[in-house]
Amino acid sequence: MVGPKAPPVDRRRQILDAAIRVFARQGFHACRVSDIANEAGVAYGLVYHYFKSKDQVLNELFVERWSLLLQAIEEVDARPIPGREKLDAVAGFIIDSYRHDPELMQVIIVEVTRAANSFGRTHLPEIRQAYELIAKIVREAQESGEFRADVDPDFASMWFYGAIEQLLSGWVFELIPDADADFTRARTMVVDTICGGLDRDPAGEPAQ
Amino acid sequence: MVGPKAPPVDRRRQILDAAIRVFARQGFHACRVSDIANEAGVAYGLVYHYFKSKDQVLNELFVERWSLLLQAIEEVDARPIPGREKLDAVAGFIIDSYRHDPELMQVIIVEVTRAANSFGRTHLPEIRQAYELIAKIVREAQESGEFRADVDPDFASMWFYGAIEQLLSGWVFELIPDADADFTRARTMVVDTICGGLDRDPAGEPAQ
Amino acid sequence: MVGPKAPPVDRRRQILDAAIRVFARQGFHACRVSDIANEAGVAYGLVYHYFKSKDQVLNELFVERWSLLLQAIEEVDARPIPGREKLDAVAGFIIDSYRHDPELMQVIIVEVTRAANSFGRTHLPEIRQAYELIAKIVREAQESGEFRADVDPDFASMWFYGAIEQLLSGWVFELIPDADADFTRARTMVVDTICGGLDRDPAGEPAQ
Amino acid sequence: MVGPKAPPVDRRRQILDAAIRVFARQGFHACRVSDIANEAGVAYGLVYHYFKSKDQVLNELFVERWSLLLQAIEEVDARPIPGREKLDAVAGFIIDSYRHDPELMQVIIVEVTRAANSFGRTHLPEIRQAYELIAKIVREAQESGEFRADVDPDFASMWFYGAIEQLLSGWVFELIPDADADFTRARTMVVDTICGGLDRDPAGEPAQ
DNA sequence: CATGAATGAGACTTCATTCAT
DNA sequence: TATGAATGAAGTCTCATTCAT
Repeated sequence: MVGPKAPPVDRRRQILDAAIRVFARQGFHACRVSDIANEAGVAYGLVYHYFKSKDQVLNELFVERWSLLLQAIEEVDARPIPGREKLDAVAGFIIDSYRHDPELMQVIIVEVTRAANSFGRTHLPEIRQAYELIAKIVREAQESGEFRADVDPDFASMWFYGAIEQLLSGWVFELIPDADADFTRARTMVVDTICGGLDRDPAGEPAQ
Repeated sequence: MVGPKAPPVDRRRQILDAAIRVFARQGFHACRVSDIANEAGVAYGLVYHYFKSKDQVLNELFVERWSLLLQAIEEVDARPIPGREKLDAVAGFIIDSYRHDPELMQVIIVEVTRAANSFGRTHLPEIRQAYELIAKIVREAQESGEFRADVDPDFASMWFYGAIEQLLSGWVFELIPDADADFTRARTMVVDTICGGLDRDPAGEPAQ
Repeated sequence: MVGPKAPPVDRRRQILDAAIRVFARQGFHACRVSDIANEAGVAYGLVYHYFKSKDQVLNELFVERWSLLLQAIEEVDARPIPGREKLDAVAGFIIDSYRHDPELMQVIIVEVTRAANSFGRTHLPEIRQAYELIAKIVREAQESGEFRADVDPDFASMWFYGAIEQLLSGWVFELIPDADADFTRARTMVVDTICGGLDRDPAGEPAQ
Repeated sequence: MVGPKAPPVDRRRQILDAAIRVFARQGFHACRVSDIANEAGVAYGLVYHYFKSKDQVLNELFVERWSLLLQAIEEVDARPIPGREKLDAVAGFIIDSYRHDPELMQVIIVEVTRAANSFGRTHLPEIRQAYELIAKIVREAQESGEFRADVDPDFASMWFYGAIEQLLSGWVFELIPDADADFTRARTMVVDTICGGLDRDPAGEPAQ
């Protein structure tokens, strides 16, 4: 009787993971396909066995991760909690993503989300989806009277997301400290800052 | 009577202006030097007569414009007005820059400010300077009791700038409308939103 | 029955050999990398697969051959024979090299050894080594009393090598005949000429 | 009364002299026409006012100097002196040329005489002329019984000239010392060495 | 599945030369 | 004479992708 073969190494995953490291280190454009292969410890052409092109590797990484984000936002939005807590959960999700996998998030942001002229353009629809989901959270909170109504939810969404993305960029490029404590602080502060202004309640307890 | 000679065409400027259009249209990496030359209506090699490399053309555009921004922020900070009005003036300056020269601002943001892996890296010091100047405005307003003190000025600066940059990105990629009225609205809203949260005054009159 | 696989073509060698022909025919500067590729019957980029640059191709050719020369001189010097016979053997080695591979030797001499402003400069150390090995032969023959002592060995070496190089140049540029018989004659004559003067000829009034 | 205008600066000469320095310093191929113009302190295009091309500048320098050499050899050959003294005079002329104008001689040798693939090819006829004049000196000395007859005068000429050129190369590339005393020594030694062997040395056993 | 040799289009940059002033 | 802006051909090198084994 022949036992089942040991599960074969997941080459595909191996290459994707290597790509994350290489993209984070050298940038998508500055790295060669061979760099990815070397990092993964596989032969040149194998990358093309699993992926159609260099672009597709990055696409895959982005889509894989971004769909998690979209899912998370939707899930958060479905909860019966105030808008402010929803935004806090979203910020938490993004910041934790960075905390747990800074290289992947760096790649997502630097090479796709902020690379408007190349991949950003391609993935604009998915990126826009995130904005819209956030805008929806804001709009609902406005309708429920929790948030003030004189700020366009689409703009607000942009600011909220922009603030968080800038935060991550700041960490990536070491413009601001990223000790472990900073992650929690940042999350609290960004929501406080944005919502302090979004809250309709003037007498609100923005921070403290 | 012989009139004064017509001022010679400023080829350098001519090439820079053409580069703005080409970079905005095709992106820095996707365009060739010959595209710039063609757009400017000059010969290939003339670009290299005035600039050392394709890179230097973009650098020149960025530095030229960014120094204006830094200057503007400093000038604003020197005025004897509340922090909130300072931020409003800064937001106004950036948004007006976009309004008057959207192609140049698109290039600055897309190709430099957000292109952290290429030019952004090179110009990090200058970019950081802007953050620091904004942080200074926030810090002073905190010290004067105008802004609440529990938000780190460096983070706040990042959010403020990030929100505005995201706004411009939204316009560039047509995620949000950019009719003329929107510029003014956006300016008011972004400052309201950010400051509503930064204001110490809980009873404050955030908007209207 | 399955025969053994034919040994794979040595592309690297194939390119090097093509380069010899092209460099000899057109000169290093006047030829393009594509000329080499065409001559070798391979694709453009393959040259860059095996060599870092056009320069490196020439370097490789030079080093490969020059090390043989250095080795040969050292080997000759180790033999227990008179200095005159050593020089004869060295001259013989160089002339035979030309006889058997005139194109390669032409490249070595024209593009490196005599191209003092480009590759000659780079390979000065190796070239100097040859001079020094020859000077050593002369010095030892002087010390043993075989050669007269009033000629500086370093100068003598230069003359000996210079005479031979000029000879090869003469052949390359068809200033002198290079029928098969001439090779042997030339070898005898050059050694006779140089050594007739270096020999401590008793009756001679060389430097009176 | 208007005095005669001061003789205008000889721009042509000025450019030629600058070219010598630049060619010697950077090499013909590695320098740009603008380098010559800068060194001469004149405008870019003026070089083209006086010379048809960059090549022609070097040609001019070569021809100017080489004709002096040919003239000198002819003049020496006409003197009623032994062949050995003629060769000594020729060696003296060349070495003195280097002593008095090392940069020019370096250019002549490095960029023309030894650059067989570019300018050497063009000037082969003139270069060959020098060889032939020297060969003539040797042939006459053989016919008069001063030199032994078993060495081909054409080959001997090549060796004589080759030895001297190698000497100058040695100085140019600092392979051998070139203090002032060395010039005289070298001249004596090279003639001694070559003629010691060319002399019909009675006791010599030239080719046994 | 795996390898890495082979392909070739395409971009930047250089610089000799021309030309209008 | 003198200037230096303007021209554009030409060449090196890179690297994503293909393919034979």
